[in-house]
Amino acid sequence: MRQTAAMRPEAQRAIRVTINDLAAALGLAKGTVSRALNGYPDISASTVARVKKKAEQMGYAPLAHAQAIRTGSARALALVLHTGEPDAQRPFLAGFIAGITMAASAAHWSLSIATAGNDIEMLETMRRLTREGKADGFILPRTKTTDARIDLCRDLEVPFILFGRTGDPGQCAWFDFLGEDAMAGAVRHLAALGHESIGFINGAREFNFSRLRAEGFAQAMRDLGLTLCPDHMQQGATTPEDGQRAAMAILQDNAPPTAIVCATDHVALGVYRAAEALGLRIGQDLSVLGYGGAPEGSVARPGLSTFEVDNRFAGAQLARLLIRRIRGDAPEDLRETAAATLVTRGSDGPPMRSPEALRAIVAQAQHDPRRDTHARQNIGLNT
Amino acid sequence: MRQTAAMRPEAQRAIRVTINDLAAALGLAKGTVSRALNGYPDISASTVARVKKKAEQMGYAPLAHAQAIRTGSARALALVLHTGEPDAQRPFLAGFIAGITMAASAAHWSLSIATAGNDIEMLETMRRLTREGKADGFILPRTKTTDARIDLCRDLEVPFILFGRTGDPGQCAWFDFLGEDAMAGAVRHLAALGHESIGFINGAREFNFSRLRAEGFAQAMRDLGLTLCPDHMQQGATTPEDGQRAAMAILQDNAPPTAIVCATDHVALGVYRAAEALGLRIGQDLSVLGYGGAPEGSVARPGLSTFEVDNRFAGAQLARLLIRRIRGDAPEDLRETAAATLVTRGSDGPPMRSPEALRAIVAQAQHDPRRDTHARQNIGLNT
DNA sequence: ATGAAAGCGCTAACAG
DNA sequence: CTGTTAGCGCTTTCAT
Repeated sequence: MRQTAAMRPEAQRAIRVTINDLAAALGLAKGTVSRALNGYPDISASTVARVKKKAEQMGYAPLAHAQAIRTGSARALALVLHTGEPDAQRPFLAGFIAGITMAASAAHWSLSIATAGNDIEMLETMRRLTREGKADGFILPRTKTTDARIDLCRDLEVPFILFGRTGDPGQCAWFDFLGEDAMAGAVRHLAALGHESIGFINGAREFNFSRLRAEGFAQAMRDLGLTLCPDHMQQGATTPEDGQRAAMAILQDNAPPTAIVCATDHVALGVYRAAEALGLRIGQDLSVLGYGGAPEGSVARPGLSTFEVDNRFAGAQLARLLIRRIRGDAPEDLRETAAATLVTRGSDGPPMRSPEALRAIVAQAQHDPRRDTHARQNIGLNT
Repeated sequence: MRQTAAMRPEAQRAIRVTINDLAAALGLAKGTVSRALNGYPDISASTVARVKKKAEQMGYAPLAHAQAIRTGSARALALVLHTGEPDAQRPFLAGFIAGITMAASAAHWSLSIATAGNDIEMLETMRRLTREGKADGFILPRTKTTDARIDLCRDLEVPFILFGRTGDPGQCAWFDFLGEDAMAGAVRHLAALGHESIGFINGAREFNFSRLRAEGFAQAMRDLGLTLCPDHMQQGATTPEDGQRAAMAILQDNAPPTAIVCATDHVALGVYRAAEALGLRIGQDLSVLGYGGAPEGSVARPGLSTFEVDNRFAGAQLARLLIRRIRGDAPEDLRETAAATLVTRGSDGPPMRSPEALRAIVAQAQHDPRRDTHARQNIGLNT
């Protein structure tokens, strides 16, 4: 004889309420109950109401796997994170995940997270999640210009959405912030303050956003009739250490720029350190503009004027778009953009030194490295 | 007639290889295949080998839901994060998640993540995940002294493991770093450097770790025969802003301490800002020791000497322990601890000023707030 | 040591 | 409109 929760109240009450129990309690067929709950149009409104009420009352919730096995969808998004990379994604993560899960759970979906140490592991993990049916679709952050994950998803015929555009403009669904507009805005902002010589430190080349941001920067410079000295441009910076090296190189030029724009915000911290080492005061001798997603008040870059992006919003949009893609009620080339907004926190200001004056300061600092008390006291500038 | 992948090679190859396909290809019953794959002892070694090889070759992986529906376990851990809280968990998250997923996937388990904006939502979400069968067990970070999540899990009869001890020492499985030992170590370290007057800024009271750390600090002070002036002790600091306020209060005492120990690392950043505002040099006029999980090189607190914890390791341990609990091959009171290790980065040093001298500096700074160039240049000290 | 068959909880044809 | 029936892919008795 079948065992149901109703039939053996002596057993632990943690036994699940099934659709059978619900149907029995209502005197309906379980098929009817199922359809009532899933909004099929062929069930009378009164029955639907009755079923829903009883379900609520009995605390019934369909078992996700049982649904999945029939429908083929587990209602689960998946996100596979890199662990090997420098900690660039650290501040980014919390808000991003919150955004995804909030949008997902609003649609009764869930998020499955995995990690991979390298690219091969990444693909293996994605393959495994797909095979095991744990993922109905993938959110792919940090899109690369040519991204193997895209090919894999196509091969596996599993839906995906990119956070960031890829190099190939082909049929891809994506969401992205307009980093190129932000970089152009940075240039315009600095130019409006009076800067004429502006440096640029770009991110790692493999990411497409680096290309876009560099283009945005260059385009704005051209539009404003400013020339970018090749010595004031650095590529491939990811960590603060990279940023420090890049800034050192730029600032030790014969005619250093009065402002530096950074394509990522970690890098800007390195610029701070370099400026410190060279005796330059941020916001006065040198203006610095960053770009990034760490929220207001983050300890990651206090005092740094940046173009802000809302990663929680990004996560939410990505989840929504991906769910639409999985359901099939959205085109393959679904795409959406959002803007970064400038938040001024004091690292920018009008130029106060001529290139010659800057050069003199730097030259002096190099000969007479500042080891005074104030320098020592600075956070993170003397590592 | 049944349709199998083998029977219609013309269909899209993305059709899953099922255990039926595998059994058919082997000329075995699917039950036999299942048992061979799951290590039942009643299958001949040769058959097991044959089945495994073929499975590999055909790319068969059991559908997680189909297994779940029979076995009752989805092989999924769950983690529900707070989004409402101050960003204290931000740097903590990436490594923690990586640890969990690595240990989980090594055991062929996965991690489902959800978020909740407040405590009620948290419990609702956990209830939902359990009901829907999406969670076989919960990892509960940031244990509170009395924690509603624990009661819920008990009520739902769903396994859980705590990251951190709870106030009630009852039957709970947990993993924790010995924050009390770290705080005691901080006191001993500073005492060894020559400090006799040491302040303490504690975290939010609702978290049990705050209680433990305060105890560890106080105990070590007693053991060393040092007295903690009540004015040098602050409670309930979570953010850098809290830390700044707390440090301001402590440092404006008539006889300021020569060192301050912080129960959390965000708080230490606030201490930096306060010291700056009061004209005190970190590592010289004032020693500061933090405690936290952000890894070496993090931008969150460069130059800050801290007791480090490895959140990736914590995540991995928690996942392993929870899986054992779910499987039932571990006692209810399974527990494990790890130590935090002191990493010196320059914010600590021998005391260089008498309390009187400190007081004089602070007094002067208060009358003549330093707005000099060096102060402006400091990162995050002038927000 | 293996095969046959039942059934987990659910959805989706198909009848009526 | 609702009931009946047949599985989804897998594990797990129970025979043999």
